[in-house]
Amino acid sequence: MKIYGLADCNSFFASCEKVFRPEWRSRPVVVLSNNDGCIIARSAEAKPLVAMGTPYFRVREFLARNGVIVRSSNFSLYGDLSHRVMLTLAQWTADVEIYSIDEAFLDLTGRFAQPAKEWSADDLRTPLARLGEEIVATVPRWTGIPISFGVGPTKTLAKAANHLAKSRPDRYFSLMSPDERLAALQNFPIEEVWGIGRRLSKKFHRYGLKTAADLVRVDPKWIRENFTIVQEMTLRELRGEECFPLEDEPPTPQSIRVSRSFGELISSREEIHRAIAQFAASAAQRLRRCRCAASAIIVQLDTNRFRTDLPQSHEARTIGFAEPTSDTISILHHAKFLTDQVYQEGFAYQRGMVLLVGIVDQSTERSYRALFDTEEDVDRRAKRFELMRAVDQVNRAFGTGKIHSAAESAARGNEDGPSWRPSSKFRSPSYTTCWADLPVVKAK
DNA sequence: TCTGGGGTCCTAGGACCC
DNA sequence: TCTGGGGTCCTAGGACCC
Repeated sequence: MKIYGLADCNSFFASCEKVFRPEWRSRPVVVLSNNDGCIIARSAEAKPLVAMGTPYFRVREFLARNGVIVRSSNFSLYGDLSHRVMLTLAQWTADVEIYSIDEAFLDLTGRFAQPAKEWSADDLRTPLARLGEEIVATVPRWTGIPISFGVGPTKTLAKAANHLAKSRPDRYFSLMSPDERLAALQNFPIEEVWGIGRRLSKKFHRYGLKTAADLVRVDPKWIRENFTIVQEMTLRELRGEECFPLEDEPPTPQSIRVSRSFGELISSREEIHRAIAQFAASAAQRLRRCRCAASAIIVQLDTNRFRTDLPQSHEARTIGFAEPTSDTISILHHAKFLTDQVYQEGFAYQRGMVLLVGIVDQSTERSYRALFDTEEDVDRRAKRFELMRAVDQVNRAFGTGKIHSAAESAARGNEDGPSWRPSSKFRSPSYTTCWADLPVVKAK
């Protein structure tokens, strides 16, 4: 029997915004999506006031009247605080799976498996609760971010336990013992089970399955026939049978996507080229960060689907590289070619996308080169590789975009930047990742 | 005026191969 | 008149997650 913990940061983005603004501690805070479009995070105080995903423009006045603090999203801040939380969690076990920016699974089995003793659920209860209490207390003390902690013999049960922990004052809940499980799953709506979303829960409801306990009683074979193998595994996990193991090593990604709404609708070919060049450069940089190379690139341009009064277009084109690459210059070249194919006069574009696919790790890329490269090729590529590494290092040290290609350069030198840059009017300082934004303590 | 971004996996059906 | 069987690969569509 395994012991899985799931640590989940409470209202993560909103909590990050509060870390350096203690005067906001008990105030409602919401965080907006890119381009200040929708509400994507709410502090506990803000949850009763506004629904997730609400377009900001519809509730702007209402939020102002109710004293809600509104922030643009600031991913360099959230990413850095997430990293601190993950490092803290690694205090208790090296077996950590970072599941998302604000969640991690911990395999705690090793902390309890002593050779002389088989732990029963009862033996486990008290020491496990003590450990949970310690984790829930330590993470906010070290990072400023409050968390909830759920425990179970499978990841799906740890997820469910975490869900239950959120509504408890101690922010801890365990589903380790079969008895606890039976009672808790009885009142656990099926749509809250990890892996069962809106559509599937409707389908389950049609068969009269409304709670996790209902699902557990069903024959897995029947689920397999009427749903898919994924739902069968979910059922088995709810029974305590492990189907989704801890994934310690992050796998090579299948695709890398940079897609963004523009600050305003764009019709100019030049502006589109600059925006796509910037997306492509940023995708290439992410590719290098995970030591990967891509085999093909897709560029897509979309008009605003809400503007039914305007002509619509959602064109995409793909092109393969001659060989897998992570070279910004080559990727930009192909992106430019595709942009010219996709772009059409007379449309007002609202968003653009660059997608890199056919991703392989660099060792695969190198073995491919070894097959076909001449000596000059090897030399040329080595230089290019060093150039990219130097660019990445400079940008890491002095800020994203310090060195960039001419293709990305903004023609408009006004202080808002180019017209495609999404607006973020309520952005907090990047307190922990930018020297200029470092908080300053002044002596009296 | 204003509506996010970035991923994964499974299945069914068609093309193609021997 | 009769018209196999088994496999792989690709794609589109649908579902999920945060």
